[in-house]
Amino acid sequence: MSPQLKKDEVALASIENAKQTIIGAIAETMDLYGVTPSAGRLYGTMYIEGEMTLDQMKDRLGMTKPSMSTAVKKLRSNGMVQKTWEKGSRREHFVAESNFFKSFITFYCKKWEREVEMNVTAIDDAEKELEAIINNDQVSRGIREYAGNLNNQIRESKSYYNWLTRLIDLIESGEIFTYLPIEDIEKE
Amino acid sequence: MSPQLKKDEVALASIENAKQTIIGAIAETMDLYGVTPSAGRLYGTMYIEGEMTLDQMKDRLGMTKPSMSTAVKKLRSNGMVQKTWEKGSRREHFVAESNFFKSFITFYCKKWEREVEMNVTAIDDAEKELEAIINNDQVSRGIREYAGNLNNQIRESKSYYNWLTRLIDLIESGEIFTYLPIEDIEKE
DNA sequence: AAGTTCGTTAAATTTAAATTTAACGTTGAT
DNA sequence: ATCAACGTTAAATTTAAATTTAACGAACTT
Repeated sequence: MSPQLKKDEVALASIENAKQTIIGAIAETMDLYGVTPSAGRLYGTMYIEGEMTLDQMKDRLGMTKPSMSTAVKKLRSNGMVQKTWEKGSRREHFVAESNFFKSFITFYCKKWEREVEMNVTAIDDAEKELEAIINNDQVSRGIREYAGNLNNQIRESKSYYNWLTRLIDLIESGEIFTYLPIEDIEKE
Repeated sequence: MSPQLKKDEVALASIENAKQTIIGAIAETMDLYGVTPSAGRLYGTMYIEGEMTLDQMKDRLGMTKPSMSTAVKKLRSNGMVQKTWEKGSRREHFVAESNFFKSFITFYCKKWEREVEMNVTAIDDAEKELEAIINNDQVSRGIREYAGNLNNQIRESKSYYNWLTRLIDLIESGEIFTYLPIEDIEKE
């Protein structure tokens, strides 16, 4: 082998190593986004490699096609991967959302919305039930007081869910970026 | 049974039902905080019942003590539960963090800090490796260009991690509350 | 010091999640 | 129309996580 080819081969191995460093870090922090490590590795791979088909994924990760199919489904449901079309190809192509700001906004807002919705509904239901007891003078005083205390405790959390709702708005609307602008990172 | 006792019994059952509504909602949204549903149910229970011992937990949830012990450990590592001391009792008591703002801040900031730290480290490592190739004139031009493009792609995400770091500061310092004040929810 | 109580760790079991193999349905090509 | 290429779903298997049973060790009691 010529010295040139040898150098190139070493360089390519080094590039692959750098890629795996990035992919590994992404995969490791992906549990935050509620996906399994292997779905995280897939996302990282697509982020680095760009557009891919299911067959390319299975080759790159050494897994089966059905498992790629389900992992992509999960990542798509989180808005982290999108389907693209490639003219002239019958295969479906998928591409990782490469704008981390978008992923952040979509992911957390969706989750927080669910949190607010579930808990506020539960609070309202519980309040109704407790107030029926509080206002029922056929129930012993001690029990009515207990219901009252519980009701107050539960009601306190409402200001948190109200705040979280406004946080979602702030982030979803992009207004957050007026308080916290995106800074360019210049080459040092 | 006297009519009075009967009414009270019904009221108590209704209170328990209201509690379970709240506990269920908390447990269901707890996956956001990376804990299992049963750890979520435990947190919800402690939130509603206040200070508890391991034995009280196991009785209330119908599980074993070791599993309460490990669940508490997990919740403590997230800052969602704290140990308290009860004078005159040898048993350890635990109490759920009832300030949701505090939980939010502690939890997300910790997670995001880990995300930033892991990825920035990986990016710096990968950058170093890629720059060695880019600056090595013994490597073919095409490969060096490829390394350059990859390096640029990777570098772009730095502004996201920079922004996330500033978001953490904004929240950890409490400055977020000047932009997004906590509103009192008054009784309607 | 022997006996208890309490909490944790370790091993064993159960339960649930992830992955693969196999089979199906659809679409486009010949 | 038949065949091959794709992607998905279903069942079977493997792997990992959660839970329990069992055993240990520290701290207090008598």
